[in-house]
Amino acid sequence: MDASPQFLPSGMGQTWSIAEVERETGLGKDTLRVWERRYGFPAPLRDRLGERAYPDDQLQRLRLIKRLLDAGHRPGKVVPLPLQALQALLEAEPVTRRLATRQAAVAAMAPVLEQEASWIQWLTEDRTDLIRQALQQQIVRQGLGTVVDQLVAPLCVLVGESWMRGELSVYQEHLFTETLQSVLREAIASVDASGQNLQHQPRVLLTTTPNEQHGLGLLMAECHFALESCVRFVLGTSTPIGDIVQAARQLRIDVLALSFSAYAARRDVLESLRQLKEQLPAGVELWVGGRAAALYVKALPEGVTLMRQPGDVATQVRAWRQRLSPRSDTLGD
Amino acid sequence: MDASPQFLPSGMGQTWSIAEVERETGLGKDTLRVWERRYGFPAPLRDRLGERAYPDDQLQRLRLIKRLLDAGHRPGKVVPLPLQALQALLEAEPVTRRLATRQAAVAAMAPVLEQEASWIQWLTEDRTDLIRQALQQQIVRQGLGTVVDQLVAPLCVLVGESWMRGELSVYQEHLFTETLQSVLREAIASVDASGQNLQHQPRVLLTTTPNEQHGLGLLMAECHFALESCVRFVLGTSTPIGDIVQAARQLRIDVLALSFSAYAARRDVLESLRQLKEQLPAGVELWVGGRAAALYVKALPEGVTLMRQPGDVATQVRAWRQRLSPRSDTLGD
DNA sequence: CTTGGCTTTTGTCTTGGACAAATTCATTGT
DNA sequence: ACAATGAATTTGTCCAAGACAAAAGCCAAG
Repeated sequence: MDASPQFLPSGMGQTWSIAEVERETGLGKDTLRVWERRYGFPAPLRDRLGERAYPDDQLQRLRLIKRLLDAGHRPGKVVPLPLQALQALLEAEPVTRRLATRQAAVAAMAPVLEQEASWIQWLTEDRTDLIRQALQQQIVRQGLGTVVDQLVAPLCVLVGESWMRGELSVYQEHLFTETLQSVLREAIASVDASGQNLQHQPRVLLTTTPNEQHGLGLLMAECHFALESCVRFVLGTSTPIGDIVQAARQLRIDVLALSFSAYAARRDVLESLRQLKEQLPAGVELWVGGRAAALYVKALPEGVTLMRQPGDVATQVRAWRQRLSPRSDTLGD
Repeated sequence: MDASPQFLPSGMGQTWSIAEVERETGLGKDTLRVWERRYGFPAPLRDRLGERAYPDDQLQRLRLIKRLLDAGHRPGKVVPLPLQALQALLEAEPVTRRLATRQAAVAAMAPVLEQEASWIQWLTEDRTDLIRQALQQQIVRQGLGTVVDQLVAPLCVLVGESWMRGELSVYQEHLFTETLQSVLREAIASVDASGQNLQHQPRVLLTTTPNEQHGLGLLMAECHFALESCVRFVLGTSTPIGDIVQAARQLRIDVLALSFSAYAARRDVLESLRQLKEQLPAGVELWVGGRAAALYVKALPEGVTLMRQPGDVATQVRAWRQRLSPRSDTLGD
């Protein structure tokens, strides 16, 4: 029923409350207010109550600003910029500026690179069925480990870049994530079904810290852990530190594997690692991976092992096994 | 290195900042401050900077308060209560007070009820392998639809109750969720593999609104949609309203299926539904389910279809088909 | 036993100031 | 030329007390 259009011409003059903007952009209320004071932007209207009412165009501008911040830009430089300038910056943005992984990814991507365009195109056309099919086919051909390292991981980077440039909408990115998750989980299940020896396997706990909602990295890691037939306990995303520690204790974990996405705040990452290092029982190793800038810029706390690619998991597991019983299985590899 | 233990005796005198408490409890900063003013609790210490530092016991008390609030209690009544009283209230809490579903669930649970204790016990012993196995066995015996309705759904309620009483830790609940997810996804995959007719099937979009991180309800719904061989697009959790609308348009969706967990704020639920009703293209149906109290208390906006149990999905899909072509398939049922 | 209106409760928003932690910039020493 | 130290800037989060609308409970009249 479009009975009473006197409020707002439906989708045109819509405005957003500060809470809604926080939800949509991920920028905190306090931050939004202090930017207004300092940089003069955003400059929301006020409703009859005197509360901030952000128009659509300012929300859009804030979205772009958030992307640039995640890419490493500084607030003072980009917040005051007009829409046009922001878009120009985003176009020119290599996205993974500081991440060494990028080169490795591109180098290894050779067999996929030629088709790069078609993956993205499939996404813009919402053909998740084709993506699923192609992935499954590649897994059969090249094996799960190779596909995760040389196809899935680079693909995620690619999608991230396209999304930042605005070539993909949010729902398409969600769709992509779900498809990937579905395919990988299926693959893991079939790896498990073809059960292998369970001798001298590390007991691994996989999860992410609070505020980290992205589970794809975890899933990629799990693929490799599964291939190495480790004993896995998956807690999903966003587990409070205290509960991670408790789980590690009660499940008698050998390795805690964490994943941090590109959107993780530097602060959160380092603080979480610090707390975990302090509270984890001795003997529990801490392995971290993901595209969070914080992992690559500074030196990590002592005793934290960084995996630059999903494939490093396999290497580390073999190293762990060797450490445990230095002689036994030197036959594989 | 445990070099400098002069700060805090490690795990004993630990305190939490207001941001950390917000993260751990889900209670907003503003709320925490206003409770302090009004009810005299919490009464955090102050660090040298004058900032609130919540001791462990107060955090614990806040956790219990949050659970009681989610269960329908009022802040004024429970916030000032001492720890002991809170625990007593939680013991006596039927949890699903106002939810009609409860009776239905318990009634249908007969075949499982007798084993009720063992499921929970498996969880407390971290035997997810047994849970997985038992579920898979039941699916083979009774079929996916029956298991989802009569086993998985009641089990979730049971786990929720046990967790609220403090009989399960957070990590065990995470572990349970992951196990369930893994089993259900596998089941869905095998349903899809045994492909069925795709005539006159609704195109369904499944997701949750912003702030809603729980995807299990969605997965249960997807099971039924899969069994009815609908065309499904899953966006995962927490999709912004605007992007849901865009997806519905571009994917030419017939039905939008949303799930709201017990932890969803009344406010969020009704506001999301209102916005969606306003912005969705005409002809797109809106089906909602889940254990959010807001769905059952008040009358829902016009045009929103409520599913009280996962199984209602199947009924509704058949009704939808009938509406589309009133004659064709009157043979099933 | 329900419906309508009144009262209380409750969460969120407001302003302007403050400060520490992080980052950049400039200067010095090798 | 380059690394390291220290000063200056930037930036996010916190605080206070007040205000108000939406929600929930209450009570009375049909």
